[in-house]
Amino acid sequence: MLQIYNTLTKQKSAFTPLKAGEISMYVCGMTVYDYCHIGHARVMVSFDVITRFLRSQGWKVNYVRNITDVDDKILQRAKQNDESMQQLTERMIAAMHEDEKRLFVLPPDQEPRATGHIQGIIDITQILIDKGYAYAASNGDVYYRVAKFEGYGKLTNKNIDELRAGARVAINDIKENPIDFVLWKAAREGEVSWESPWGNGRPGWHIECSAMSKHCLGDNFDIHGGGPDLPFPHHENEIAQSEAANGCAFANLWMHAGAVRVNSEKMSKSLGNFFTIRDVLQQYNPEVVRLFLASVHYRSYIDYSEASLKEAKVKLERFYQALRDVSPQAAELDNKYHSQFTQAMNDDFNTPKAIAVLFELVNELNTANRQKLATAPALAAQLLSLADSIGLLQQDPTEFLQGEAKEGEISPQQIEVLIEERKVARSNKDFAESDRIRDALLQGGVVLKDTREGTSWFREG
RNA sequence: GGCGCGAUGACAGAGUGGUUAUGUAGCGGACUGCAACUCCGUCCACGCCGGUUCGAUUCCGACUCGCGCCUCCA
Repeated sequence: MLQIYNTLTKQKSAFTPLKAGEISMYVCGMTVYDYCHIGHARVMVSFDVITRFLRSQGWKVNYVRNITDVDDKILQRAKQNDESMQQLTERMIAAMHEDEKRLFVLPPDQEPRATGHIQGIIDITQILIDKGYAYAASNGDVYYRVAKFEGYGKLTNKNIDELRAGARVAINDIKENPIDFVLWKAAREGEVSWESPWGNGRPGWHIECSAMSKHCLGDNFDIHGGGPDLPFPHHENEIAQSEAANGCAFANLWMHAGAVRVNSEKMSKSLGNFFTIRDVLQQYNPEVVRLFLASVHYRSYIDYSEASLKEAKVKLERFYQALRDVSPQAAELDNKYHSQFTQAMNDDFNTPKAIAVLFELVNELNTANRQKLATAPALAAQLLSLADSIGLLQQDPTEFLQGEAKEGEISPQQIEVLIEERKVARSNKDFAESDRIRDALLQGGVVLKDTREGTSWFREG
């Protein structure tokens, strides 16, 4: 039975889809004004793991993740770079797709862009005005009348009076109430804009998601997800917009990934302590990053550090070492791993526990390999199949372990030559020479492994 | 101040009302010419104080400490 934690109810409960066997899911994606960082990677990978696993269980998942391609930051950055908004966003979207692909993140089923849904945004805004939930201000902006929406704050336990009292919102005489937020922004000189009943302008930040989710999934859908800083105000505002406009419940279940920290401090754009995905991938195999992210439950914070990345690398080496010496062959197996793995994942996507099960499986596989048991190929196939359901271990073991020679590193051909020389030395019992060669390779990060069948090697991080 | 989350062995990180998490590191063995890989064994634990209970790391309450959101940020 699938159980998921719901931010709205603050508890884990059995998942019930709107349509049997199907799941409609909307996840807030990137605002494309810069390269994606590890925080983005966490959201991408978390929901990728979730989607893959659900599909492996037979769920039909319709996964939508939007792109925000018009907003203040984008306009500002484009101006700084002296390029058009479109040039900037196209460039960043291409980069994002590249990053995702490298991280083995499958594309969502639909990837709507805000600029492609301006009419939908205008339509919702008009409905909200008609129903009294929004008003056009004197300057051409349109605002949401927060106090009018009864359920405001239900996702994050806010109440309107306290929000107003603590209002760190800029005083603005144009608004009826400081906590009202903008649905439509009047065009400013030289900025991109679209025609609307309230004059030329562009969408506010929250309204696009109401429009795109409605278009792709309808008024009411199963799951809405996003990053740790989105519940307030973004998702709270989405609820206010969509439920007021549509007159029905919005998302049934809300999922939020935890934060990525660096040195125990939240990683964020404003603190400037972020690492981009491409930076990290210069140093680590993409799957290392994936395993690092999956090593912690998706709702907990995760600490980014050299040590934790290295640890993920060592873990992967253990997996691939086990897989290198056997040819997987699927066969019936009567063991506990499949059910334990599935149970862990069905329990709010407990990847750390699921991965622990994989390690137990590896242990049995290694023993089977050592003892040349007939079960080894089946165990290997089982490991691959379970790992595949969360997007892990799909690389060729030897390729993973040997890696690509980086700048200045010794090539596979050179390594093979040295291994051959060492073999000769060993057969002559010239262990001094043999050890010299091994030490020299180790200096270059290459570790040798002698087996009855011969010597293999891998690169050490 | 409001809302919410967390505190597990050397480190990372799951989980459970009474029984081994898991990975890395350490220690002792096996394998090896010696190593590496691998296997076997093993040390180290549940912030603090009360309560409930036959029994609590696990449930309840207080406390201490840490963190997130409340403002653009995944």
